[in-house]
Amino acid sequence: MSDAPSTRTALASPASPSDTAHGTHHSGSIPIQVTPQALKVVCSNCNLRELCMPMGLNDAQLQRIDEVVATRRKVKRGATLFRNGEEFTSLYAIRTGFFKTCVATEDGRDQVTGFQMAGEIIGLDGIVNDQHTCDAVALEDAEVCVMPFDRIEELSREVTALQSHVHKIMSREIVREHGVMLLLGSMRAEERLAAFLLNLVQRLHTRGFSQSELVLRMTREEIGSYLGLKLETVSRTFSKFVEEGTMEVKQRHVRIIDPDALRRLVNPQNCG
Amino acid sequence: MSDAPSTRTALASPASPSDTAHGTHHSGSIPIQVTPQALKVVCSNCNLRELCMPMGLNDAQLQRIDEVVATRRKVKRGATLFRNGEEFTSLYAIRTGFFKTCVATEDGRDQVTGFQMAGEIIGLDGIVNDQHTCDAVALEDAEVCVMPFDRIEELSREVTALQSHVHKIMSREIVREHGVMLLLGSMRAEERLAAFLLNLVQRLHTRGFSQSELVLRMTREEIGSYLGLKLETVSRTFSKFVEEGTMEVKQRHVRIIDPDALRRLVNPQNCG
DNA sequence: CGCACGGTTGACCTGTATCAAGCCGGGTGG
DNA sequence: CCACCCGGCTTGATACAGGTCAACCGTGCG
Repeated sequence: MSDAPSTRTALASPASPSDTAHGTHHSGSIPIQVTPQALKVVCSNCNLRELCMPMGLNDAQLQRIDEVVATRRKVKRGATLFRNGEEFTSLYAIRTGFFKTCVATEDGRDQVTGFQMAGEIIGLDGIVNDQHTCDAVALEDAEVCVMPFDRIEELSREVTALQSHVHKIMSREIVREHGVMLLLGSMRAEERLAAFLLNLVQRLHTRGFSQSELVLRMTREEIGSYLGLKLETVSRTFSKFVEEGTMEVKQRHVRIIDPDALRRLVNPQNCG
Repeated sequence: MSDAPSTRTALASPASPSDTAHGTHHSGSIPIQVTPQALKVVCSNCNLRELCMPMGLNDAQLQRIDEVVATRRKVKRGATLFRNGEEFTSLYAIRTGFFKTCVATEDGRDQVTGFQMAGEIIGLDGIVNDQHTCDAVALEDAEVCVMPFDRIEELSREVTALQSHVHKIMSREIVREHGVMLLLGSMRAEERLAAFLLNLVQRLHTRGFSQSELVLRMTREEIGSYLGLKLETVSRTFSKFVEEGTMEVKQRHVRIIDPDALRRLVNPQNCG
């Protein structure tokens, strides 16, 4: 709801071979194909391609697309991929790991603007002023594909599908943020947390993880910042969900028992 | 602060010849040039060009840019330019008038996601799914330039400056929304209203209007929706500002007496 | 083993929502 | 031209969600 999942095609192969990365994998319904070529550092062989690159390209176009990724870069947990004020040069496609992006006021308050996982693109904020306006922090060891933006622009003048893809990615981010504004502007704590969890689990499911179990990579405080709540409120709301039998929560491990209860919270009128 | 004004070049000529449109004009420091050519329906002669089109183009490129605008469209006050669910075909550059965009939940709650004025572009939300995901409603009689998106894409493959411009516009919108998230997630009522007014007056100033006086085109309820507050809270907060001598408010007419007081509210640490 | 950080829970407080009454001003019709 | 009406706005009284402050716990890491 606070995302735009509808255009994202279902992913046949999971994003990450590590099944402890974000959550719990399906009980085998989707086979994990770790082909030898998957190790090659090109988009055309990347099993995340369907998440971050356009589809329906022919081989020649795929070859061109490979030119977009200049290098890979590893980011340790807690380190920043980029910071507010740093020069903008590239977009980053997340290969593995989990990020948060946050903006800050001059007086120290900060606001998490999003959590990003494998296959998602970060850095779009930097385009307008040629410098980043937020921090991107890895919440677990991560690896990203570095895609110099001038190269993206150059190539997207030639490959129409890439051009369209870039536009859609930016538009999707705008629509996602509309959803967050709706959440922050008009929902109560329970609804916010419910929407957040449904969104997370949905994105993880797209990547081959369980629909009902997930491991949170962020603290209660970070969740609270994202949702416009204090960490105590996040904690209490989790406890409430547990009391009501909607989910089990053990630290950062969450198992959703009654997803419909969450959906009813987010969509009050459907509770007939 | 919740906008990204820094890259927007100062505008030499005001957006609209009507000085009752949004606020009060400068006391004559900036001459209003209504040239005969201004009536011609092309970007190259539009005095809003510097707001919505790339700069530093040569004549040939300017000619091409003119091809982007297919037609003009008038939208009466209260009417919609587009609605959630409608097919996306075009972006719109506002020539005159004032819009709000809003998203809605299925159960009727809605959230104003932004207010747009002359020179700004709306419709970006529609790109990702080829249909609009919000409503754009004119808050006063308006006129927009209709720019079919396929034409924009086509042309921006050839004119690098246009390509870059489109990317910057989308990125700017993303950054603006980050600012709104910060506002909704971490500010109190007074700070929100202060930030809102400062942002509005700054954008109006860029268009040749007064820095201190403005006429609100939206109701208290719409301001409240945008700021995540109820209309009563917006009204009370206005009253508080008036009591404190920060501004004069008479219905929708606002005169800011002490802008620094507002800035201090938004940036608490600068109140030394 | 113990420390430190993250998380939980309780008691209390406050900012904003809610409900309600009345006001103001602009537009309409007599 | 005036009276009325209605939508938008203001203001007051009260309720409540979530914030704040504080104590404690658990767990994972050094």
